[in-house]
Amino acid sequence: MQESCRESGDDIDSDYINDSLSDCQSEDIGDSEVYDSGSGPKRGTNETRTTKKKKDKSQNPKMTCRTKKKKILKTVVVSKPNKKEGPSYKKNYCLFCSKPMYKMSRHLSKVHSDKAEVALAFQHPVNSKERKRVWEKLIKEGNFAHNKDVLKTGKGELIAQRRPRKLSKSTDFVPCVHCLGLYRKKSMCVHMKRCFSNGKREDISNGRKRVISQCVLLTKSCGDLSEELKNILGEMVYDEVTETVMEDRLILQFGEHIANEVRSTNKNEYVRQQLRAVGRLVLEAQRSTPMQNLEDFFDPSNFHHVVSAVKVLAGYDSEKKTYTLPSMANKLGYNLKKICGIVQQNAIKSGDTKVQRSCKTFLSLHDKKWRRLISSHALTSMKNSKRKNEKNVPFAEDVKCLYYHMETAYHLAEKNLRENVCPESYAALASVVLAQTIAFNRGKSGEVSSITVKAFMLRKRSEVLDDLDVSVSNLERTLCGFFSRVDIRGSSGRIVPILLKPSFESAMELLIKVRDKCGVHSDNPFVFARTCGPTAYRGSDCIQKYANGCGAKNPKALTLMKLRKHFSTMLQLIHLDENEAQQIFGPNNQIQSMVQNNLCVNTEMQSEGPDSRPKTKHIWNETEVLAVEKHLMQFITNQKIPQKDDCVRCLEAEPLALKKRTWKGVKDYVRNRITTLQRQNGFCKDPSKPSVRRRQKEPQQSSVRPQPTNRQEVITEQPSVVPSLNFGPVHFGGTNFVPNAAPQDRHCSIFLHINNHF
DNA sequence: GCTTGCATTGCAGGAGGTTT
DNA sequence: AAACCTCCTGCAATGCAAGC
Repeated sequence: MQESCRESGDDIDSDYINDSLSDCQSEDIGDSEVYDSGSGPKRGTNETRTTKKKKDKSQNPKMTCRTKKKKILKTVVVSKPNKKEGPSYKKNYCLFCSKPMYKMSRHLSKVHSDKAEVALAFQHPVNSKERKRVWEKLIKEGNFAHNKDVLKTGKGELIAQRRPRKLSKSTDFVPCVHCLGLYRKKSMCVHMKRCFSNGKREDISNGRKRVISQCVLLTKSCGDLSEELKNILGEMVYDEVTETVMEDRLILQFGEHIANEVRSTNKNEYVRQQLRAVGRLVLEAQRSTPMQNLEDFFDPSNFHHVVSAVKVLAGYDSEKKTYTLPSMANKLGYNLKKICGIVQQNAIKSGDTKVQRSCKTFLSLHDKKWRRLISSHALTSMKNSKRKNEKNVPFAEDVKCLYYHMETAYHLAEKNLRENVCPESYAALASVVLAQTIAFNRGKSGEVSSITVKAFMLRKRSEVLDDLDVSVSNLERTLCGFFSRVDIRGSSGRIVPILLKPSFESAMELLIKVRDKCGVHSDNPFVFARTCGPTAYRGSDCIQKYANGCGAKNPKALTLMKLRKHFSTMLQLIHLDENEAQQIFGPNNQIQSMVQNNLCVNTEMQSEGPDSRPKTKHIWNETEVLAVEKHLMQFITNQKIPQKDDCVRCLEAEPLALKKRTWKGVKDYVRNRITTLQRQNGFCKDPSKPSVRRRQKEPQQSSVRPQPTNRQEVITEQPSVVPSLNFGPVHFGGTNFVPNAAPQDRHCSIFLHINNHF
């Protein structure tokens, strides 16, 4: 029967929006019935709805669908009990005849007993739980259909599952995706955990806001949307932007278009990002221009409004001719061209020559004017900002710290998970093995994190290397003969191998074995699946996590991008143990001596590695609080959260008092103080209010440790930076290195030497 | 009930491949 | 070579649960 609920949801009209609620569950089942004459609104036919829509538009052409809907949202309220008039019984609307009834079960039994859905109730004894559930389901479906009409026409009141004590806004309510009952957004998660229509307890670990998105999606006309796009929309956090995306048919069509076009490993994330960017532009246009929906953008007379909205959104400074968000301006330009193409195609299909002409003119204007008005300044802004960003190349010593830290963390996480299967141990092992696998595979982050269980099971080990991608290095081709690999198709369609060391394989097997017990969703196809949600862990996040905790002198420079650029081969070689090095490179190779030296360092690090630190909370002592207040008190009093730079400046000003704190810790502390202040002042942030974050362009982050200004001082694998790869004197992290220097420094030279061969 | 800090997610920017 | 475009990464905001 749940199936039928969903089917009925598929053809829901786009103008339906969720609402209301009361505090008494529908209890009229089986009681004496009071027939109502049916003063409430009747559901109209599709024909009448269409006619009305056309009529409205013709009467007031400036009134677009969206403005009309906003008006409706303002007027629609949720019915509440009227206590002045004595006990007020809740009316429900009949699914079959749309009449409001106090006693639905009696009405259904008497008037609609011929319906199969009603006959189902008769199979169960009177007053039985099963029979009551059939009635409840029919009542909810009837109310759902009624609510849909109320929201479309703006007439009548919504029927919530539990009536609110006072009239409430329709936008505070959504229907449950399972039972269709109308619940307050705030209560939806609680309801979902108990909803018996769901069959099993709902997993809301995806996040409450995402649950709301799924519910809201149910209220939209998404019958013609692909399952793929529905999934993408359902995973979006519900806010003002998501609402705009869901309401605009053209944005949705654009979503379908890019979902079909893109072949990215994390396609859903990409599609969501593009949809949100366009959604934000439409919102900005609604705020600052007469345009109300995306289709209005392609009316040539609105071109200057489009330019204006893009400029506002991308933070254009007309005096300096610069953007705070230049990439946003560029991306929107590309997207608008694509969307215009979609509108043009639609017009060709429907034979609308006027719209075809408009699109043609828009595209022509775009070609002629966009560069001058938008993209030239945006590109200049981006180039300037790039030039300002000084290169912060990681030190070789820090790369080694990262490797040893990951090794330590891996052994600990594997031991923990084998001894105690729990989501926390699973997450720890998944993230460290993912980080290690990425490091061993020259930073192929996207490819590694999207390895599926199926692909892992099909891993192979053979020296036959057909159709390898040109990006596969000679070293990797050699390693393919020694390690198992998962073959994936690169962008060129040729094979890119993901090499797996035996330790990675055993860890991945363990992860797959325990994933069910650790709460990984059965539909999640990834080996490195998160314990919540349908996605995999992100490689860059995992690398960053271990880079921050490895004790490196300059952890900020240990980013995936920079590691890939400067140290990919070193990371690949450092992962080889003595036996592997001997097998691959033969006896008495330089790698072997390097490995022996590494083991010494490894032992040292295990005894004082960051993981041995207890993970406890540090209460803010008086000295720390005073130090923060001294520099950031104005943020607390103004209730403004400081930026990273503010916190870093505070740390630099109070190095002793705040030696145990990070800039994030300082920021969290100030935020918590502000939260406390707001609570004390009785300020309550409306959780339903969407948060529109407008990030200002961050100035260049100050470095905790001064970096060499001369790039020649930093050893990297880039031939341009290190012209000679022989054992001449070079610098590691600012220290001189000569061939007989400390062993750990020497490794790097060996890496470079080997790198030269491969 | 409040504090603290980790995990997740949105978004801007950049890398690098492709097309013009 | 420049412009265009896709995809990925790094960072910050936010949510939320553990710890106090």
